[in-house]
Amino acid sequence: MNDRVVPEPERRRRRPTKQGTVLSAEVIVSTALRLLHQHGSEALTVRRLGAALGADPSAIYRYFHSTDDLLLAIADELIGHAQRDWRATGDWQSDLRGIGLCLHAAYQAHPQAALLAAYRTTGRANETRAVETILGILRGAGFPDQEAVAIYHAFVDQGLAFAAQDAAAAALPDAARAADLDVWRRHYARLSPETHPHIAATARLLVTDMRRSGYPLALDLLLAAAADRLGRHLAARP
Amino acid sequence: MNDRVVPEPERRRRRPTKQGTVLSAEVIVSTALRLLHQHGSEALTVRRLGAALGADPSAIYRYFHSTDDLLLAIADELIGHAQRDWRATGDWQSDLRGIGLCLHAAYQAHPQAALLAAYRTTGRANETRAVETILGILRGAGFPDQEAVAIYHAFVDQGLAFAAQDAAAAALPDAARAADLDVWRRHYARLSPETHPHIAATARLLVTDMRRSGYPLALDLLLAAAADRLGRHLAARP
DNA sequence: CTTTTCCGGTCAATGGCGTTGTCATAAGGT
DNA sequence: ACCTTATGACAACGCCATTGACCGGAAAAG
Repeated sequence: MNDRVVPEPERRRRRPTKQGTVLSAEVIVSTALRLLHQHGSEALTVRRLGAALGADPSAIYRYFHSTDDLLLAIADELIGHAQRDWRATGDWQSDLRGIGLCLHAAYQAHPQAALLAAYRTTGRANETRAVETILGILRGAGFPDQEAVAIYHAFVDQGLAFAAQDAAAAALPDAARAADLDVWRRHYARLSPETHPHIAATARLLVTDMRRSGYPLALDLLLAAAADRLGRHLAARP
Repeated sequence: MNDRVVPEPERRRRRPTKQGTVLSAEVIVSTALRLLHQHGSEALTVRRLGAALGADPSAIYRYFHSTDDLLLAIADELIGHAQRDWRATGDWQSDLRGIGLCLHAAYQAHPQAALLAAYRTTGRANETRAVETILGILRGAGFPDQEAVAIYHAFVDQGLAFAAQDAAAAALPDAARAADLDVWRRHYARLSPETHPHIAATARLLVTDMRRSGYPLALDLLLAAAADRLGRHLAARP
């Protein structure tokens, strides 16, 4: 049912729902984010979303073609959140680091939504703006186009992949999350040096290190290697 | 319904199903993997699995407490697959590259199961063996313990995060996956150079590059930066 | 101010899903 | 050969997303 959805800017007649609320794509997306945040990812069903909005579930299809369409809107909203907190500094490395960390932080703020959204390409406004910004930073730094695109790809995919990974951990039920962390203390930290010398030698370090996200270091390594490549490009073609 | 499931080693009576097949946990897991592989992620439902087995759907619950229990069994099977294809070469960089790519490939072969496996710390035999191997490679290369653990963490998380990311993309319903890829051709490749100069300048490169996984480059960048750090460590303390 | 249009919320129904309570029967130990 | 019980089959429950028909009322036209 394509013709069911009227594009947002052309909407004119807003009729209050039976229970009094006035719907809009924006209201639906933010309510969905609230549902995900409060009750976990199983909570996001059309029926529950309808109930939370005080509307019939099918009313949502007046604003989104399908639940997948809604999901893409949620994904773009998250990207928008990430961009709100970021400012350019002029230095390409710290700019990219800032973008990566902002993205990661925005996704951590809504782990359940991040899990569903991090894997999608929306092509919507916020995503498009982010792509343009990042490509601009890389090309401005002097990366040739092909290299800029390759680094862009690695940078963005890595950021999204870690965001989803850490979101998944955060979104686990409390018991499961605690149990997974405990594996490092209860299992790995007790292995014998005879059978597992390398684990035994580094057990204490592992226990503390694995509590944190691996993203900051992975990001810094990526940026350092990219800088190295840039240096060689600039040396070759001055 | 816990008491419904009898642990596999204690099973004695194997009754053939109405259509003649004899069930077992192993048969169910491999049939599920085949279903996933042949017909995509929507194909794995208890009902379809029952049909594929020539059994009533509810018979599956004699072997697994729930579909999640079944999926964990599938995931466990996958971890074994991941380690079968790798051999040590003696060079730490190509060893790690090989492990990363093998992991990625094994997960890509069964994306739907990979999505569930990538986020968990099991502490079981196969995982433990992998941790020991990777730490051994890093410490053998000369990384000091703290650095070895940090690099280990970044390397493994990166590999798992990308495995899950690319698995998620592959596990999307066909329509959604095609739509996401098309966004690069239909949306980004048509943006005006006036409003989006950097995207417009690199549109052709983006369209081709974004079809592939960003992991190989991200992995190489991580390894290159790690090698650089190692060089500085060895120079400082010969 | 009245009339017409048609957006957009509601209702009811469809076909799918995971899961479970109950029953019947064949396999295995005795 | 008998008895127990494991295990497969059946039917039902309550979810789910999605859709077509309906119609009230707000906006637009006169």
